[in-house]
Amino acid sequence: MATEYAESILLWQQTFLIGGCLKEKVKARSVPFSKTRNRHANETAEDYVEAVAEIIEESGECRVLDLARHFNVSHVTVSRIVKRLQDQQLLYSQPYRPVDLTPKGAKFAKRVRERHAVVLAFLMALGVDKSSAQIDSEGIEHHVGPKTLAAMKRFLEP
Amino acid sequence: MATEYAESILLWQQTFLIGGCLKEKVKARSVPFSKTRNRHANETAEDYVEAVAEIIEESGECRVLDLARHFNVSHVTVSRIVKRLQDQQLLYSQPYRPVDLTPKGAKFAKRVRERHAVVLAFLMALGVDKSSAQIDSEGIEHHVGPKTLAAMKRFLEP
DNA sequence: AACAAAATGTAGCATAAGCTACGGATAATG
DNA sequence: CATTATCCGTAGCTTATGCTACATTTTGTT
Ligand SMILES: [Mn+2]
Ligand SMILES: [Mn+2]
Ligand SMILES: [Mn+2]
Ligand SMILES: [Mn+2]
Repeated sequence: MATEYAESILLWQQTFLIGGCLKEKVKARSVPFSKTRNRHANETAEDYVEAVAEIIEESGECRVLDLARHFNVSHVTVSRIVKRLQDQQLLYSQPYRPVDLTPKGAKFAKRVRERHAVVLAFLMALGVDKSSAQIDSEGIEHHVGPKTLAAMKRFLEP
Repeated sequence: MATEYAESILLWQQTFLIGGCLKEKVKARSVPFSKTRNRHANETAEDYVEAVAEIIEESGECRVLDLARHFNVSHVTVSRIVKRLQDQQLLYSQPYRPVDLTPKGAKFAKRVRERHAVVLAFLMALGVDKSSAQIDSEGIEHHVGPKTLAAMKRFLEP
C-alpha cells in the first residue's frame, strides 16, 4: 500500500512531464526527489536480501544475530524488518529459526548483488581505493538506475 | 546529540579496524552500513540548503511553499524540517517570513552544490542521458566521499 | 476598510528505523 | 538431565519524515 501510493505519485508526475503547460518546471524539478525517496524506501529491502544471500553463502545459514552484526544494529531492529520483508514475500522466517530467501527474494538478491558488484568494480576502476569504494558503493548502489548501470558496465568492459 | 552518538560509533569501529583480532571481519563489514546511515541522516539538510540557495538565486526569496513544491511534499513537512535546520544554525526563519541561509548554511550549500554539479556532469560525461543523470545524481551525491569526488573530477578534466 | 485568497502554523496520525530492558526459547555444557 | 549461555521475541521509547484537517496570519482586491 505504501508502494501503491508512491507509484500513483510517480504516475501523476509523468503526466506533468508529458503535457507541457506553464509552471511545471517546478514540478519537473521535483521528480528526482520523489524518485530518490522511492529508492530510499527500497533500500532496506535491498540490503537485507543481499545480506541474507551472502551470509547463507558463507556460513550455510543466516540468523537474526548475523544480520544484526552485519549491519551493526540491534537484533530488535532486525527482527522487525525481517517480519516486514516476510510480509512482502521476500523472506521466510519462523520464530527462533534461521532466515531464508523466498524465490522472489532470491531473484531480487541476484539483481541487487550484481548491481552492487558493478558499482564497486566501477569505482575501483575509476581509481578509488578499495576501502572508500566499499563505503561509497554501499550507498550509491541504491541510486543507480538502468541507464547509469549500463554506462558503468560499458566503462568496465569496452 | 544524534551527531555525537553517530561519531562515537564510528570512532569505536575505527579501533576495531586498527587492532586486528579474530572475528572482526564482521565488524569491518558493518562499517560501510554505519557510514551510509550517517550520510542518510545528513541528506535532508544537504538537499534543503541546496534548494534554498537555488531558489533565492532564481527568484530572490525562498518561501516554505517554494520548498514544498521543489521537493513535492506538503508545507507541513517543510515547516518542521526548516525548524530543525534553524536549530542547527543552517537557516534563518521567522513565522510567515521567507527562509534564508545563515553564513554556516551558505558555506554548506556551496560545498553541496559543487559536489552535486560534479556528480551530474560526471554521469553525463559517462554517457548517461540528462534526465537519468538528474534523477540518479540526486541520490548519489550524498554518498560520494572525498576520494570518489576526486576521481570524478580527474575523469572530467584531464 | 472589508473581504477574499494565499501562505504558514498547529494538532494529530502513520510508518520506518534506531534503542534498552526484560522474558522466553534453544542450544551447549556439566 | 540440569544448568548455563546464547539467541530471539515483546514492550515501550525516540527521532525523522510523510500526510490531512483546521486555525491563523499575511497579502491582494474590491
Ligand atoms: Mn549492497
Ligand atoms: Mn547498500
Ligand atoms: Mn539530493
Ligand atoms: Mn541514499
